[in-house]
Amino acid sequence: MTDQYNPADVEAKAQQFWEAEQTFKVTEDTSKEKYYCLAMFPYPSGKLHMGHVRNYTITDVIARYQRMLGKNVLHPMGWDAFGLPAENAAIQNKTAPAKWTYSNIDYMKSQLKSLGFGFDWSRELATCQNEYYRWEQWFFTRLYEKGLVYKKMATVNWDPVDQTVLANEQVVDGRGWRSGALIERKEIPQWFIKITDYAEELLTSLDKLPNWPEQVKTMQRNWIGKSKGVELWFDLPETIAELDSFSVYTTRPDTLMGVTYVSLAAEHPISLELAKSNPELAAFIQDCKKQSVAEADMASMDKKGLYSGIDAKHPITGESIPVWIANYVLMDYGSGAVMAVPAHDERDYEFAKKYDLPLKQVIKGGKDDDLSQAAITEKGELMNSGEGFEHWDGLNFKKAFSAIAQHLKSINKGEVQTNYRLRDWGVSRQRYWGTPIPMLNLADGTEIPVPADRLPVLLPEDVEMDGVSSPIKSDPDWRKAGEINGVVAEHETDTFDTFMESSWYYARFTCPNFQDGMLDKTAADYWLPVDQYVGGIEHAILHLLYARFFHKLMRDEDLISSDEPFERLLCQGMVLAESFFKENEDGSKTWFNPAEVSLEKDNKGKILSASHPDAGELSLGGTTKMSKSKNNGVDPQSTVDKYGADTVRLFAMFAAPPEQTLEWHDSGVEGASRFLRRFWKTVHGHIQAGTPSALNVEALSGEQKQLRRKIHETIQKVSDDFGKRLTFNTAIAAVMELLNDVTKFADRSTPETLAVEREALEAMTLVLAPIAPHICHSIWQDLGNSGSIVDATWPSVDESALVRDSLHYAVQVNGKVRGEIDVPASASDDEVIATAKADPNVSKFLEGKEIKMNKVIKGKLVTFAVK
RNA sequence: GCCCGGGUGGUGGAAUUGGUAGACACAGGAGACUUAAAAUCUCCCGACUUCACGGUCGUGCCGGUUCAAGUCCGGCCCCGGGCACCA
Repeated sequence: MTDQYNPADVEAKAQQFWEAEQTFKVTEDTSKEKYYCLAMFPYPSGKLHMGHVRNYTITDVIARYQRMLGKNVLHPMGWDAFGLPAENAAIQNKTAPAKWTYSNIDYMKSQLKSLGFGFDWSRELATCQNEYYRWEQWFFTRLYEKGLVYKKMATVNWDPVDQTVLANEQVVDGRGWRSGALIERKEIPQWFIKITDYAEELLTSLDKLPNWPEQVKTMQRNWIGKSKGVELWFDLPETIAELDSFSVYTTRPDTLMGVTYVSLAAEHPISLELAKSNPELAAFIQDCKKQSVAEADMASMDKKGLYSGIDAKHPITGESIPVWIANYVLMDYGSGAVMAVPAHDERDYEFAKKYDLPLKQVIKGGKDDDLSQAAITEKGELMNSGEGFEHWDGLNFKKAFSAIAQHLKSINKGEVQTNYRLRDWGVSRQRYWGTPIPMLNLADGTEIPVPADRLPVLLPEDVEMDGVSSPIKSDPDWRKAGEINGVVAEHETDTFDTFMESSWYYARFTCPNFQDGMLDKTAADYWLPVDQYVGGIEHAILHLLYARFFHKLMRDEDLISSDEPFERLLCQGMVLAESFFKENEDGSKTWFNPAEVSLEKDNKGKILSASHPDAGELSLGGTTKMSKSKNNGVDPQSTVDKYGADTVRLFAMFAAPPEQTLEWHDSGVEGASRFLRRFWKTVHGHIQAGTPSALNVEALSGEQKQLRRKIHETIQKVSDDFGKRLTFNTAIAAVMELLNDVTKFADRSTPETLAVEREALEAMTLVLAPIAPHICHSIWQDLGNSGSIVDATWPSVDESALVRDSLHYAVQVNGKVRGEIDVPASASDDEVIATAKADPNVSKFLEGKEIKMNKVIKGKLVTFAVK
């Protein structure tokens, strides 16, 4: 061992060892407990960013910890390789998306290796390989045959200049990002998977996931949005578009007597029919087509409407209810029609005020409610129910709900219904770089799935992108699929939503090279479910919901046996950095990378100013998400090159608990590096001091006993933090405390005194190994241990070392700390109280007061309440 | 707009079940070593007040429950994530 810590050297050696030994390659071994640890696989965008580093450090720490507990640990890595950025890069660089993607994978893989992550690379997969997506195509045809797939018209963003469909992200302020053209809504036929058939199970089985964050489960519950309501019918005065009525769904049937108008979607068949003879209405519907398809835009835009010219009949009173066409009602949701109760719904209230529609209060408000100011949306007693329905007045929500629902049922105008907000999963994308949808469109207008013996439908990789249309759409040869039963067939040219690939990769990792089917059931049943899944909180709903859905679909196809894919979930926060800019003369901003900015601070450390060698004085842009646009990304590679992978890993784990956002500061990285150097130096000094004797617990001095207690408290703390709490920052803090104590207390005068220090250093090496595996690999050998530390046994707590002779108490009087005492551990509560009363400062506050209550909280606190 | 989180010293954070607010670090200050610098080591470091012991205040804001609130309850403000075609 050299006295200087040289990370480059130490890390190269450890990585070579793991590579040569194939340390992280695993197979099914029924004699061992399995542990499947998985990070959300990356999109191969080009370079690793700090979010990746954080994500994979977390899973690597957990995987290495579980391995030291003796488990058979699977920790795989792969690539979510299909997606939009590859097409954009292809257009920009005139390369094929496949080539761009594969070269990114090569580079990012080398980066992952330089960080020392213990992945089983023999299981690597990329979703753009046909060995992967072929099974997804096969599975989709199975779903089709089971009736879980259907085709329907759905709305997309249409760029009328480029003649192409745009993703929501590609629409900026209502215009196409490339063409700048105003985007229109367009309805096109698309494939859907019936996730709504599984809505109930997706909801109820959330209760079987105690180790998921409550926050994620709540978001998923709300997304699924189960509600109990009533579907009811409004009759039309005459038949329009072959309809003599239309239905609406409401969760507030108690307000039904307060309906003063109804609204239809612009695309509703009735709206379209009426528009034929009403130019004003036709123009309004045309106008509605210009608005965004994104729900966030829908909810925040101006609510607009137009009277359709017809009235419908109220299902109970038979009164005329004006029918409006409104831009905020969507054909894609529910029935495309909603009843409006402006007195008791905020959105309806706003709309009614704007168009001067009447309000009818039918629910009693509180004393502060004022209908001239706002809608009364709280549930309450019914009133004003009208002639013939006076008996409903005074009913509460529950009773009113059933009374009105029953009445509707009896007159055949409605019935109670359970609804879900969740909509079926539209999986069609009008893009090239994705899995071809395995369907054949026949000349007679019907379609059939591609027969199993003709799968996979291969995506050609050697293509040129023109930036407008998909290479497979514009290639007539690719589309040709011969004849089926004498009818000309063509391949579907749409590809799958990339959420399809990411919905089952975790299962394929259990048998990535299996040739005979989607999954090898033996392998899948051995490894699944994933024991620990880690990824960004931004995936809390969509990805995680689709993966749960896919898992259940695979179960029902008898490919796997479990009900849920991820036993335990950790959602990590984003990585932020400071940003700096200079305002240009035209008002635009030029952003400077923090690495090139120097800071001036006051004597309290507050930043006074920032400057750049070329640009001079800069403005502070705040701490924000690392991004290209603010040029505040910190490149993991340069940090690894400068400090070593262990330092980067240590800092990423130390700076914040995993769920929280992490602020990247180079000075903090410096601190992590300092700690590792100090650790190295301490071990070096210890080895230089001689060979320790065997530890004799009986013969220890008071100070040595104290250090030994700290050792075992640290093991206990770190085990809890790694295994249960997943708070790596506090585990590291505990190890830092131990190192501080070692440097303070350790006595190197005799082999006997060296024994305690040896125990401390070995424990530190073991518990730090999952976080900083390279340095610990080296130190473990330097301390004379045979075998690699990755397979060392996790240290156990010696309970007898934890025993304390005396306990420390804080003494409170009326909730304020007035003193601190040390009491023998054997003392009774009465003795503790007596000692507390005897403390001079405490007695000052007790003097002349009546003690109303006192209490001892063992080993922590003595409290007095006095008057 | 709707759903879900978060807000604690100069900074990142700690406080695991309502029980000593600020562990561990970073930055900063003082000192030691050094020809010097870097590195390293030692000490100080929430605000106000006090010669000192100590005292008062303090966890985004306002109010409440409790002997005791960062933690529980009610009402706000600000920041972040998601909103179904970014991944």
